[in-house]
Amino acid sequence: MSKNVYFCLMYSFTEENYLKAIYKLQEQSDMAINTNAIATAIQTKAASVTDMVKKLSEKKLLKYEKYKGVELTHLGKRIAIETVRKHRLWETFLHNKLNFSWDEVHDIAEQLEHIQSQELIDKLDEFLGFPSHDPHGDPIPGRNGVIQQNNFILLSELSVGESGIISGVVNHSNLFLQHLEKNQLVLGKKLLVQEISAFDQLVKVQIEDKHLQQLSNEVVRNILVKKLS
Amino acid sequence: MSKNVYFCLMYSFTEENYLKAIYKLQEQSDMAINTNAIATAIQTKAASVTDMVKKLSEKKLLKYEKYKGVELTHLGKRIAIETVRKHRLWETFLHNKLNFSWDEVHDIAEQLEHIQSQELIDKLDEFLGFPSHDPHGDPIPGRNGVIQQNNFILLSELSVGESGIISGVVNHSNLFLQHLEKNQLVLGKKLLVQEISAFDQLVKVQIEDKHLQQLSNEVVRNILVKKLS
DNA sequence: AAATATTTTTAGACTTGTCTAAAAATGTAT
DNA sequence: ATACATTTTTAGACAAGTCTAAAAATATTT
Ligand SMILES: [Mn+2]
Ligand SMILES: [Mn+2]
Ligand SMILES: [Mn+2]
Ligand SMILES: [Mn+2]
Repeated sequence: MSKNVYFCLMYSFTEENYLKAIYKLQEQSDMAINTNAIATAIQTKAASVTDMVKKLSEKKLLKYEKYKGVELTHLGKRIAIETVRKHRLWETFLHNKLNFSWDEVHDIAEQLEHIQSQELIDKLDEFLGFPSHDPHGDPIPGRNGVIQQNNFILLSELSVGESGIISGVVNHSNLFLQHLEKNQLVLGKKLLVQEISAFDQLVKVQIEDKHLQQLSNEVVRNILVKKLS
Repeated sequence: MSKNVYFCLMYSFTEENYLKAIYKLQEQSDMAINTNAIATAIQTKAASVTDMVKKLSEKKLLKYEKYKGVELTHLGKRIAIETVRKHRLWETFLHNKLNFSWDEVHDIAEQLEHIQSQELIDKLDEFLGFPSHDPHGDPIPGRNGVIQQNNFILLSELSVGESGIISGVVNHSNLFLQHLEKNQLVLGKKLLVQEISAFDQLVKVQIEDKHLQQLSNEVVRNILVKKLS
């Protein structure tokens, strides 16, 4: 490439992916992000990461000190968040308009998020009715880069007798998403915790005032709920 | 790149662009396509074209003989048509759903046409109601690669007293499209040729049984109409 | 047919992004 | 403090795609 000329400053497919990965790691760990973590996240080798972070550093997208890891600059964070915004808006489009299931949208959105057009994203946002969350319950950053933080809690944190509405997932793997869908554990469903087994931690929940279901520890630790009063 | 693994055979952004450009040249001229023509179409240099056609030739996407120009193979043509299909479906989406005007859609579709997902295109097609034509009146190839050929004629070919419906454009430049839009000469409008000046070839047309407009030779030679009876 | 002009190809270099293997730095255990 | 282990960086190479300048082939004039 290096050919396509745009009116505004542009970052490559690859640069955006690095920034997004570093941003997500930064959200989790809060410390400087080390080379290996980035390599793992982006499925590449440490040597490649070193090369790339040098370039991103020269472009003022992150601060890099040899052997000390990296930290996004304000600009780098801004680009990362814009990419997340595009990703989640496209996921919402794919799910809400094209009827893809929530486990199918991510891979396609990984491609769509790199389409360069501010106007496209604005119009897509409007077309979707300015959604606040993507199909996995993750908040969609605003045009201004502000992310409305969820106050969801883990389903595993609910006590017996408490109820909540399924509002997100921690694990985003296709396997987990398909499992939830198969068991009708989709966004918006209301759950009431009826019993938590002292022996094996199995959680018995009542779904939407109807049937009961036993949920494994693995499942309840990966579902986010909005607690009801 | 070279990283993204897909389930089916994949062609790069660049390869698709070459195939599409060669396909369009082939449609026009019907002879073997020469290096310079491709270079001009794709806005690159002849030397780059030579390199690329060698690669495409090795991949059996076209037949290439030194100094003799190139010709797409069946496979190459198939990929080119698939890319055109994607391009025109995305243009239709941008126009019909996101309210982009017909002069804004092309550049964004140039990016979107390279998104890799057969299922995405199928679902987009369905979402759009299986459109037969894009916002410029160009036919959208079917899944099977068949293109329904238009039997439109140039507005300049209509005689005095004949009428037609605006159905496409020859010139796709933004300037021309904007000009037409400004003068309400959009797809679907019915025109009646009232007078053709013997002196300067200006064509006086009546638009939708209402107001009259004088159209330059340059304009009438670039509008396609479906002739009425 | 020879001279001239144009087109196409080659040769060699550059950029972006990747890799492996080796070297250097940092961290941990004894 | 020394040895061992891990992480990170460097060095050098590769692939895709592009470029310029020069050489080779083809086309057009005279
Ligand atoms: Mn996703
Ligand atoms: Mn998501
Ligand atoms: Mn177009
Ligand atoms: Mn079009």
